[in-house]
Amino acid sequence: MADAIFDSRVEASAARDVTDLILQDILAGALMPGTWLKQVDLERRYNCTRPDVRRALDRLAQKRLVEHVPNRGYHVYEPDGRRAREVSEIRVILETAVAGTIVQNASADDVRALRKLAKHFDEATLNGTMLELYEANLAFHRQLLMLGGNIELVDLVTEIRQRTSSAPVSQWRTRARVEQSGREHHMMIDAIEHRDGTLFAELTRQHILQK
Amino acid sequence: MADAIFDSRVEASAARDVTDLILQDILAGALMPGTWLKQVDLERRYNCTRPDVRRALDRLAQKRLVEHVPNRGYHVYEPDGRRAREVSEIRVILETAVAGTIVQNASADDVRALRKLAKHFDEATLNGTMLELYEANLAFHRQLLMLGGNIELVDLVTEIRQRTSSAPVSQWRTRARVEQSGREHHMMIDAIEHRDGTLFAELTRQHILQK
DNA sequence: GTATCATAAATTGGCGCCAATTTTGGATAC
DNA sequence: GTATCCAAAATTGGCGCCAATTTATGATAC
Repeated sequence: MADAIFDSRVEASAARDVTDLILQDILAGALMPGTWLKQVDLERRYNCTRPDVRRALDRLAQKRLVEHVPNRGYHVYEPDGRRAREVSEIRVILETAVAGTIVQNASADDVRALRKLAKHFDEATLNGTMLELYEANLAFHRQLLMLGGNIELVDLVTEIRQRTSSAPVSQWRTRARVEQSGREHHMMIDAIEHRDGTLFAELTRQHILQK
Repeated sequence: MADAIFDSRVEASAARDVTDLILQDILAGALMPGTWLKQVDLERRYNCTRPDVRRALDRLAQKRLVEHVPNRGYHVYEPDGRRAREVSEIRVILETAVAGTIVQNASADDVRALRKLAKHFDEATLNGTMLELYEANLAFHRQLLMLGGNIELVDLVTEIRQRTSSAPVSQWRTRARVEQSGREHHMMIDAIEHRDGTLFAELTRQHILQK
């Protein structure tokens, strides 16, 4: 009864941070929006202590991935259309702003590295979990932004990405859309190879807004 | 001995969040970079319990305002030149990106409100604490960004502002520089009144980079 | 006089209990 | 049959103790 919302137990080492584990489960869709995260359940599922759980929940609440209701507990945020739109807008601003620098800085090695990560994403599309797909996508975009030369910006975009990912379903609604994303990655790399900053920026914009 | 680093005790209600109190003291310069934040001291200074202190320290560590060294404790981050530069760059990107929208959206009432906040900042320049100055400045920039229509962006900028503020001294080195900031605020408002988006964006850029 | 080591003090950090609040379930009245 | 109220179970959340580690202190040897 207590484990009702968890069907698959994972043998997790207490060493690895609980916050990341819960985060991953939210991103992967294992913990649906609206779900109440009961402390006893989390304690058992991630094989950790009560303070560990509470620290993790507090961190996730700070990141606004879960909401804390006093004396009621923590629950996964419902997807917020406005917020998702605004975060996308911010991503467009930040990622297109460094598009020029990226195109300038990218060496042949960088392009090869990007190609490899894009392929990883494609493979995850075929036979991978939702989480693997998410992480492959993240790795590609991080590597891309890294060429912008602003490390803080890389971390910032990585961070705000998580803010709307409480709705992984609405993000990648269909398999067709995911495959389209994969193709867009390669188109973006092509634009970098041809040193076409304007095209790369426009592709980035469309890729984020998914139009 | 235990209260060595704190010369002025403040009678703080336990209700108000300890995290904000510590944050304010760091921003105001009361807690200098490098200072080790001993849990017993904080406990006494903010008149709160041990778990309160630890939660606050964990949150500040997440925000990268303090660093956590296992079995050693938490200390205020040393100012990081590279990071400060990168954060400024990000702020320029974000705030100039919505400059056009701000100029378009600003009504006569909005301009009046901005003028009032700019005056508040000027007053704080004359006779106000470092913290009051910081908050007056923050209020002005928040009101400004609000006109951009992207609430998430307002919160994001407010958040990343805190990331480099562990060196409040290096930010506003001289009184002359602070007074210059006050004048720039009014120049920015003037640009908005004249609906000159390009000028407003450029003023914003210079204001952030402080050149 | 200085370096080294052992011992004591201080500090962090893990863990668990118990009170306060909320939710659930059932009994009773209408 | 339905609504209301009361009691029991469950859940959150505040608080403090104690072990592990680190730092400071002082004694001893060279």
